[in-house]
Amino acid sequence: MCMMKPDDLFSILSDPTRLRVLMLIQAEGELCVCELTYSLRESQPKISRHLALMREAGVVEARRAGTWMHYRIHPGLPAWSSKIIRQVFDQLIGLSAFKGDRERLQQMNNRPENVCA
Amino acid sequence: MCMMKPDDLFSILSDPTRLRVLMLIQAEGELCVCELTYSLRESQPKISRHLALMREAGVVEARRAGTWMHYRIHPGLPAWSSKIIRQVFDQLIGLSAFKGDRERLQQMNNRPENVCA
DNA sequence: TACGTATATATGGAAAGACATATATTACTT
DNA sequence: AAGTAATATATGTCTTTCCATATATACGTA
Repeated sequence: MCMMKPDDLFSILSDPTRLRVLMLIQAEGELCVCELTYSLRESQPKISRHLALMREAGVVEARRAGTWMHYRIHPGLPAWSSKIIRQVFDQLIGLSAFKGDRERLQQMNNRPENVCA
Repeated sequence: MCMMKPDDLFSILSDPTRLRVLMLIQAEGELCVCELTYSLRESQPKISRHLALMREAGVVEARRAGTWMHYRIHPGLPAWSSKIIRQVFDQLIGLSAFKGDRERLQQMNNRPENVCA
């Protein structure tokens, strides 16, 4: 299906917005566009474009639930890349740069239910 | 000294040549430009340019020994980034894409002594 | 059902900037 | 001078971002 090279994965991680998105998804399991837009305080088209890039690269997977599109780490990733993503998360979770995003997400009030259909 | 952001590290890793260089340096501890040029079969200016980028980013450090310039992972890297580099290496070492570089290095005959001065 | 409207997300097009590579040249060391 | 490495320049290609608009679903009303 998708033959991702290691440098392609790092291209995905090399943009601050994509990295924040991915770390937040890794923390939460699954998030929709509106949650990401809210938590990162970035424009909807910007978030959507970066998600499209990550989806085309096979790093994330999208699931529609009504109006909302939920994104998660692609479960079919090769072992080396999902491990790298987890290990990167473990190293970066402590950095203050990503703390604000997680805090804003917790404070969001109109979050859609992300229970699976 | 150097305030590298996570995405800056991944920008470094996002180029195939730089990734091969870094993985080979991580495997060997220290390598000079001619060893990298030989192992990767890439032009000297190309290798040199990428090394300069990595040096400016603070990811590698250069040491002159006579005519040769030896490069190694910068020992002053923040913990999160040196750990990520090591973990990336652990995941990628098995991939065939990097095997050829290591093999060619072993077969190189005129390698300069990389004993420290 | 059909219609209109609101919300959520995706995409087209364009401008600006960053990046990678090749060739040619220069600098440094012995 | 010979060997090694760094830099300058030009060029082509990607990338990021913005604005505007398109699409998809949901909801209400008739």
